[in-house]
Amino acid sequence: MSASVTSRALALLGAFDADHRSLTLSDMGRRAGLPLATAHRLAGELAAWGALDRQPGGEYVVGRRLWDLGMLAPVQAGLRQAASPFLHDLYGTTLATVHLAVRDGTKVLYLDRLSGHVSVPVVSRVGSRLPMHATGVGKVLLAYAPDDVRAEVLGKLTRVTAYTITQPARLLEQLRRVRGEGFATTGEEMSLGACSVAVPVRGADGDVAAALGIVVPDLRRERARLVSALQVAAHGITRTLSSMPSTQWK
Amino acid sequence: MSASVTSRALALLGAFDADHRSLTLSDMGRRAGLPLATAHRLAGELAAWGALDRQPGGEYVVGRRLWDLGMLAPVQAGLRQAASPFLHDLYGTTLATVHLAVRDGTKVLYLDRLSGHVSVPVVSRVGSRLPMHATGVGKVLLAYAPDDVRAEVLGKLTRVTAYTITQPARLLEQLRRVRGEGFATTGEEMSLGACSVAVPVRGADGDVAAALGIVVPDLRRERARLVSALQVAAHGITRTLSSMPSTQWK
DNA sequence: ACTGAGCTTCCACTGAACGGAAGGCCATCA
DNA sequence: TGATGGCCTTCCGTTCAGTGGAAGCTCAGT
Repeated sequence: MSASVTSRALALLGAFDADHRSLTLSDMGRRAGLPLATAHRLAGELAAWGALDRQPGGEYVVGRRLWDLGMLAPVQAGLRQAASPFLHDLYGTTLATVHLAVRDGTKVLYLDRLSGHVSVPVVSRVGSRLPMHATGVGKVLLAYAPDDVRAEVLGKLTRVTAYTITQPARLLEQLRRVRGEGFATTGEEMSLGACSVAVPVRGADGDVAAALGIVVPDLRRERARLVSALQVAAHGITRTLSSMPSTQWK
Repeated sequence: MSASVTSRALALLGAFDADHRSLTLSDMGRRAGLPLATAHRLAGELAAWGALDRQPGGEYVVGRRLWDLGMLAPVQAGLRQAASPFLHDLYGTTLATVHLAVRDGTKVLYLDRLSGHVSVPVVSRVGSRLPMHATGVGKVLLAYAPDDVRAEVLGKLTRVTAYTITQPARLLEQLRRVRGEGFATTGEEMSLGACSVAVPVRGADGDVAAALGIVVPDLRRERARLVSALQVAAHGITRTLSSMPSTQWK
């Protein structure tokens, strides 16, 4: 059950994730399942190329060169580009943290995020994956996801805060409402002090291609205005997507 | 002069850049200096892990997993985060494409970019490096760069458009003006139909830490207003940076 | 049917990768 | 002060994974 050098080097890179952005050599080795001496040699090569950076303290972080490379990846590039101006507009009218997300398996993948001055506690980052059942954009994407995906997610609703919905029946009921009303909300289900509203973004073919959401400290007051701002933006994105070949964003 | 497997795999990744975002196997091999069979095997492993994606046509592109990883790289994370809300504000007041950039060697590295609805032809991308002498942010950063860097850049001023400044003396004169007036401008020097204004962003210690710029179709009319909006934003960023430990953004 | 460009597979040889072990460094604790 | 433990670095003899030329494949153009 030996592994190729390449896969070992990649395993070393794979040791980094949103919760482990800086690692000691030994941690990297442990997480990648590699002997220390091997990790040492490989990390050295990766760092020499710029895939890893070594910080003053000796810990490794993902290097600038991988950042460069990553920016070249066509991850929903068309969608992100089409959405970008509408996200700015949305930020302008709501002054709330704005999110653009798609479904990636059973998680929400954040494609873009604009964060404002007022920092409501927001855990998302561009490129991070969060559970679908505890976020606004997640609920939207879940509401329109294929049945098997929905079933899988409903199977294990992990608790994040005291307000996280962990009963499948209650979540199902909410998802029905989302489909009916066209928007989803959360109240401190992912992070205390943060509420959110989200709407679906449809592609030119009518399918839900993404979700658009905002995070605010309180939802009671302005819900109607926020929902309508979101819907205006979502329609704008759909319109832009309609004017480009579907291969660009599908 | 053989090379380690790791360095070969990395060379293969290194074949991708802003001008080569999708490559055939043979192109990758050629650019990386590897025999086809070797490129084939390595590309297969990289693709299996998700570092590369294979597109319908058979061409390779940078994969989603490298995008994920890249997002974890702490590339001026503190600066980007501090600047983010001010960039949005700036977009709100100018409705122009907004850029945040730093100097990387003798190039401008774009850290963030907000693009508006009106698409002035803009060549920059987040993560891309452009020549300093033909961009607004570049001129700002060059004006405050160490002498040896400035000398090197002045040594080869490559022409991009008919308006690109290629005479060292003229550029030097402009840089002097930039230091005096506190802002730089360009007029179609990088891309026809695009003018720009840029100002320095100073760190808490007073050193120029970055440059902030906007791109507009025409500069004659609103220059004063744009410069002042840029300066307001730049000061705001400086203020935010001052309130965090310098290790976070330096 | 022929040509050429690119992709995939095969396999015998070999030198690059391996990793245990030993040693260095620097905290922390008694 | 010396002992302990965690982490990093280097060394080196063994061996097995990586190599790449060559043959064959697919597909498009002519």
